[in-house]
Amino acid sequence: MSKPFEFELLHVCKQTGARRGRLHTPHGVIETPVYMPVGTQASVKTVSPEELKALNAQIILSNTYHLHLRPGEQLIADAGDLHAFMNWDRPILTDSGGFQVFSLASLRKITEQGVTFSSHLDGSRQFFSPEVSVGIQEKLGSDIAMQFDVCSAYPCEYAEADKAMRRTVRWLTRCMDAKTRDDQALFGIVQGAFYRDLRVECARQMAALDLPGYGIGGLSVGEPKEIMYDILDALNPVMPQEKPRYLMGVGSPDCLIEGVLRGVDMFDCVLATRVARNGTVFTRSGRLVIRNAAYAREFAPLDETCDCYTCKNYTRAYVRHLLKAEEIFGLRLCSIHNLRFLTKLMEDIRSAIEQDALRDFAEEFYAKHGRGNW
RNA sequence: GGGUAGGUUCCCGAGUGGCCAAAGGGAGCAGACUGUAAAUCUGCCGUCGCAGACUUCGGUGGUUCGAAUCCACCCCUGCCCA
Repeated sequence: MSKPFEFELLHVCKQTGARRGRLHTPHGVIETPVYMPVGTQASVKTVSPEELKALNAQIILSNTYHLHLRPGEQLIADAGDLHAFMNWDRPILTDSGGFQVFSLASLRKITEQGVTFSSHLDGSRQFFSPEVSVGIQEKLGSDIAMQFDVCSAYPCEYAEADKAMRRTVRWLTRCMDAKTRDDQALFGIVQGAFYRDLRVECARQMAALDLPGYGIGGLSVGEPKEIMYDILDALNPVMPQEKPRYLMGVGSPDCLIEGVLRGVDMFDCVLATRVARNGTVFTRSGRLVIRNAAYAREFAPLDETCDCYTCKNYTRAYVRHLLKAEEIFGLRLCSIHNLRFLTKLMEDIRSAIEQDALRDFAEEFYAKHGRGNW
């Protein structure tokens, strides 16, 4: 019998070493490299599952911490599972709550046992640990569960990064011990902040645990892109070749390309949808703040070359009007467009890898879209 | 015609002698956003500018060291009465 989470490495780009793969899950196959839209609270903000399918989203991410607080994992389990609850029958990856250890830093306290949070919703005391996180994720029934980790900030002292990395490794083994379901994959998360040696050591230790996939966490937390790329360069040769690598929380179109060039297979990021709700869209000429006055009378699509629902049916002038008038439809149109921009980008990246031409693709992309414009 | 309440910077609206280029909203303009405490947040918003200077609070003329604020007259608007 084939393993439920088999990862096939289909091809490696001869020009760049970038990877073209296929990840099997209980809810279907994921062609990699892949970008995963983020639906923190069991919803990709403003976009329906049907619309996500139409723009070729293969898998989405949701969040353990947020769903635990509301509506609670038991309610979701009673609905069947997260797929049934939100009417999404494709794969789901759940983040463990580890990122909230970072983003809700002012509301939490970390010990070896776990993390105590003050709920951002009502202030109530919440305890998260590797065991708690795995338990919740199993109830949610996601296809891929992430380990509960310690994500450090930028900048970060070596000693602190070292401590967070080692704790993350210990917590990974606790997650593995707590795990009871075979139909859910558990990914470790490589930490180590911005120290190559810590990152490499972490990756080696985790590789030895033979997990079905590995996240790379703690990047894109405010550091210059070159620093992130440097860490990815360090990790590329030491991450297991036969396992998917997931760069967490990235990113922008340029970071997706640069990540794939450095051996990354999976990405997720709120940028596309958040920026969309705030009036910015991705286009062939880079990021465009479409709510700006300059576009008030442009009766052309957001991006002439885009095949998304928004670009096929609506103009910049109309989208800008909706945003200025605070019409919800405007947020939806921008979100759909930005998501499609990224899923299309990944489609193009996949085919460039198959043709051993990802370097050419990247150069062409930067020539067309600009390099530092994202 | 009589009475009454008012006219403030794009709009609404505070301010009733100096701490006022004038509170607070709104609108407008711009920027930020990368495992979502985000349909959020930040900045600008009379003119020129580094400091600083200059012109504004219906109009005109006064009082005062000093007026958006006090006085006189005029213009305009809402409401009530004839």
